[in-house]
Amino acid sequence: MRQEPRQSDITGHPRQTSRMENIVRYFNHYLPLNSEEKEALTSRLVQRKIKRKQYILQEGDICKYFTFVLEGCFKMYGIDKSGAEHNLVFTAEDDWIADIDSLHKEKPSRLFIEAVEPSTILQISKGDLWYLYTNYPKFDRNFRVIIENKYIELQNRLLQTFSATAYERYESFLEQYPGLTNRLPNTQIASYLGITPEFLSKIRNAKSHPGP
Amino acid sequence: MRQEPRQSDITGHPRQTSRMENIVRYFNHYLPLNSEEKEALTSRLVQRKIKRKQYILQEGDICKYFTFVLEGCFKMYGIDKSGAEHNLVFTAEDDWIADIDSLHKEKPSRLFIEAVEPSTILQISKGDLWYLYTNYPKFDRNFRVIIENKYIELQNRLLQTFSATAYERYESFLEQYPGLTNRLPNTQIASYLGITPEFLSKIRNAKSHPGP
DNA sequence: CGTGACCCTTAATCTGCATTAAGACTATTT
DNA sequence: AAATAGTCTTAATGCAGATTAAGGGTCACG
Repeated sequence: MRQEPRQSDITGHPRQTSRMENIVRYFNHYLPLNSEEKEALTSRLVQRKIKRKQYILQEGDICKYFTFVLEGCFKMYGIDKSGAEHNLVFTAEDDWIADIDSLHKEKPSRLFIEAVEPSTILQISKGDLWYLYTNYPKFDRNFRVIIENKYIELQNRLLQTFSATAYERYESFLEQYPGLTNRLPNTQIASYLGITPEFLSKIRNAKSHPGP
Repeated sequence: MRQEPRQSDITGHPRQTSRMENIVRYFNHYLPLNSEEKEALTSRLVQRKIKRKQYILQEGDICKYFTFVLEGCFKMYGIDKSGAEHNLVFTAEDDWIADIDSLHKEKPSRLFIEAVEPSTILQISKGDLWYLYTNYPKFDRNFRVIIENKYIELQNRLLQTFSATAYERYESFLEQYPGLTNRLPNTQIASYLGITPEFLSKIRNAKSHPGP
C-alpha cells in the first residue's frame, strides 16, 4: 500500500559534508541572522548521523541538546506502566526536537526520542544555547517564537484529543501531515492518535469501503 | 463538601487601587526588571475587574490581550460540535492566560476564556507587548521562559491523557492543583479531565468506599 | 535465500466511560 | 422568600475502542 520509496532510498549515500546553511535558511523565516550571529550559532552546532531506531534521548537520561533535524524523522514518546508507547510528536526536516522539561530543569526525562528513519541532525548543547541567549538577544526572540508555535501545535492537539473521535483525528492527521503518512508505519500513527493499530486498521477499512 | 469560603468572600470588597506591584514581584522570579522596564511595562497594563461567568475571549473573536491574573480564576475551553465544553487549562493568581494561536496570527479564536470566580486582571495588548519585545529584550527572554513552562505543562498533560486512566488523572489533578480542588465545581474538573461529571462522581465514590 | 522481526488485517469478546433519566440538594437571582 | 438555575449522585443501558488471537505479508540482515 505504501507506493513511494522512502526518503533515504532516493537520497542514496548522503554526503558527509556540513549542511549548516539549512539552519541559517530556516532562521530567515523568523528574524534573519547577521554574519556574527551565524558564526556564533554554527560554531556551536554539531552535525551527527543517526541510524534508524537509534535514540538521541532515553528515559532516565537528562536531555542535553536542542536538536535540529536536517534529514529524516524522529518520534518523541513515553511508555506507560503496561509498556505501551505513546507518541507525543513527530519531528521531520527543518524542525526542532527536545524534551524541554528535562533540558531546562536538568531532571531525568520520562521520554524517548528515537529516529524512525536514518537521519542527520544538528545539535546545540544547553550551555551553548544559554550563551547565545545571553549574548545575542535575537536568539531569545527566535526561540520564543519557535516555542510558541510548538505550544500552539500541542494546544490544538489536546483540544482535538478531547473533542474529536478517533476517525476525525485520523482525518486531521492526514490533512495536517500528508508528507508523513507514507513515511510512517501505521503502528506509529496509531500511537500518535492514541488508539491501537487494530482500531486504526478498522478506521482505514471503514474509510475505503463506506457503508450505505 | 466545600469547607472553605471562596477567595472573594474573604476579601470582602476588593479595593479598586492598582496592584501593579504584583506583576513586578512576579517577574522577580525570572529576570528582574529595572526601573525603566517596570515603567515601560506598568504604563502599558490595564487593570480590570471581571465578574463570574464573564468572558474575556469568545469563540470567533480575535484574542487581543495577554492577561495576567491578579485575583480569581479563569478557564479556557473549546466547544465540540455536540455542544460539550472541554477545559484546556485553568489559570489562577500570578499566572498568564491567552489564546496564543489567535493572538499571534490574528485569526478568530476557537476558544472561550471565562471567569469562574470574580476576578481582577492586568491586560497588555498585542501591540504594546510587541513594543516591549522590540525595545526591551528582557521581555523576549521572560516571555520565552513563561511560554516554555506552559509548553511543559501541556506536554505533561497530553502524556497523562494518553497513558493514564481517568482515576489516575483525577489523583494527579488532586496532587497538582490542591488549591483549585475546593474552588472549582466538579463539573469543571470533569471537563478538564476529559470525562463526564457522572463518571467523576463514580470515581470519587469508588475512592472513598474502596472495595475488598 | 532463508529466517526472524516487524507489520497489517480480520474477527470475537470485553470494558471504561458516555448517555439518559431522575431525584435531592444548594447557590444565585429576583 | 420564592423562583430559578446550577450541582451532585445513583443507576440502567449503550458504544467506542481495547484486548486477545491468529494468519499472512514484507523487509532487513546473517
